[in-house]
Amino acid sequence: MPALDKKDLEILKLLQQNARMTIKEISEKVHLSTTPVHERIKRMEESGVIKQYVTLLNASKVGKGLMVICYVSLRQHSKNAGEKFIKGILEMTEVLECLTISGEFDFMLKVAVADMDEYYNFHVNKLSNIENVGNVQSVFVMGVVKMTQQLV
Amino acid sequence: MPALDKKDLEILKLLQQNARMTIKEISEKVHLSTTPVHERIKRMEESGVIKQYVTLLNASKVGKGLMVICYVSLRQHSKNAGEKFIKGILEMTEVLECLTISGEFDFMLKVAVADMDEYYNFHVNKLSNIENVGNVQSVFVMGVVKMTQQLV
DNA sequence: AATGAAACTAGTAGCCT
DNA sequence: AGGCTACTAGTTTCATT
Repeated sequence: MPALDKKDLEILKLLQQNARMTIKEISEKVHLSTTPVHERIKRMEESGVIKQYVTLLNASKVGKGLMVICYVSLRQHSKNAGEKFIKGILEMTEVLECLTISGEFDFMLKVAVADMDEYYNFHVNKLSNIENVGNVQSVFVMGVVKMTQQLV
Repeated sequence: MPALDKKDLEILKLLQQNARMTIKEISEKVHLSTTPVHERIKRMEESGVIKQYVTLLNASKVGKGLMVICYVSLRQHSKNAGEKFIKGILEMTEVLECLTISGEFDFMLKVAVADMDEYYNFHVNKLSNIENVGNVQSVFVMGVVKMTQQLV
């Protein structure tokens, strides 16, 4: 995979802001014809630079008004215990993000639910039900100051 | 804004997974013609249910190999101090996310940088340089188990 | 590695049911 | 509110430079 040049980065910048921008519009903005823009995008998709095109929704308008950051430590740190936890997490649609982190806890989750009742149910009946889940700590998101994925 | 029906949710599910899916392809998958699909999408864009179409990149392939979660508390909690902090954060391209949270700290940031040198520079020369920034604690992301925005 | 044109495919709007 | 049709616009490939 060759390095990204200036035009590639310009194209990525535009696509990050609007994944549905047409190739024609991109080509006008970066001062190329449609052919090279089309080829560059295809190349970046194939090389994995472009991971996915996604649509962001307004969380509260689709009934996900509460966001919670949730720290989890496992009781055991065997390979098996970790794998079971990960398998459980991947199946839970409430969990948007799961990161392995340094420090006191093993995992950090970002959880999106409708309200506190639903979060309580998630905590008690789903998360704590996974084998080996030890300490769990919840931090509630009160406001979103910034939320972007714009890497370049 | 009328509530979302089953077809709307089906369309949103598809667009969340692939924002560049054509209206024609969506219409085939949800068993409608292009006209109502086009109208439903337009309506959901206008009502704000659909916030944005974005492209996700492979962070390490665009030179952002290190992700850090960073907790910040302010020394003062006046309206002015908070606004200055937010203004600074919005300008820093390294900061992908900034949430106001419950608990010991005021803000949680998600920061994407190339490497530890760049993070050190961000911490010392950018973040700590904002007036009123008090305690800062960094948690390093060692792995990504799950990372999605799929709300419905 | 880009251009321009040609062939194909999709988006959009009006009209009908 | 959804389908059909016709028109407009975008995508994709190819010959050419």
